[in-house]
This record gives sequence, C-alpha cells and structure tokens, in this order.
Amino acid sequence: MTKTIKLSEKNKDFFEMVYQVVRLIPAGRVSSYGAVAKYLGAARGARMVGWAMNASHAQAEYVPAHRVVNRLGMLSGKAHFPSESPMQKSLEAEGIEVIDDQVQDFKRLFWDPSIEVS
DNA sequence: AGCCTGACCTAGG
DNA sequence: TCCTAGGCCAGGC
Repeated sequence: MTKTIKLSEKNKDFFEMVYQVVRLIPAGRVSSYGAVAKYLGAARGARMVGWAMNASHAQAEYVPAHRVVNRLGMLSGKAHFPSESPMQKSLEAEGIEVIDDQVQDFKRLFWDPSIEVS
C-alpha cells in the first residue's frame, strides 16, 4: 500500500490547512488550537496545530499566529514569538484586550472555524 | 531505531 | 474545584 506516501502528503496538507484556517481568522477575533484541530478533523491532535504554528514563521505568507491561543484564551505561545512583534501587542493593536497573558472577553471574541465557516 | 519533548485537550480522582 | 495523568502526532537527539 501507499499508506506511508499518503500520510506524508497528508501531513504536508495538514500544515497548509492550518495556516489557511488561521489566516481566515478576522482581525480582532481569536481562535484556539483545539478549534482548528477539530475543524481539520482533530485526528492529528491539537498539539500538531501548535507545532504547525511553530513552523509558521518560516512561511512566506503571513500567518496571524497571535490570534491563536489555547482554549482558555491564554497566550501560551507568547514566548515562542519572534521578539520583534510580541503576541500581546499585536492583539491589542487589533482591539483585543489582553491582561496578564489572557484574552479578555475571550468567549465573545472566540472565532470557531467549524461554525463561522460553512 | 528508540526515547523525550511540545504554542494542547479531556477525563478522572 | 483544583491537581494529575493520559492521549494525540510529529520532530529532534
């Protein structure tokens, strides 16, 4: 079987899909790793979404990874951002209030791809 | 080739 | 209600 080859291609697509979904997040809104993973089938787990974000910096196209937080609305990836644009500052620039690494009113600002995208 | 780690999430005690 | 453990897949050593 070409199972292995298929998996490789699928993995590559997975990263691309993650980037595309993240780019769909409108400015001033936020989403979570789990939501994206769920939208993509959740088969590969939410951790892979975070891993994709880690590689997002290498992408030619800009990926608004700062709009992606964990399901609690915490900026867990803040430390992994390039020092030039801190995650919190980018969010605040879009009108999102961030206090103590937590997105305020996260529930209202939350953007779920499986709901917003049909 | 095997083990450890990671920008997470859910469930159980 | 807080804390711990397990599961998930991929990449690094």
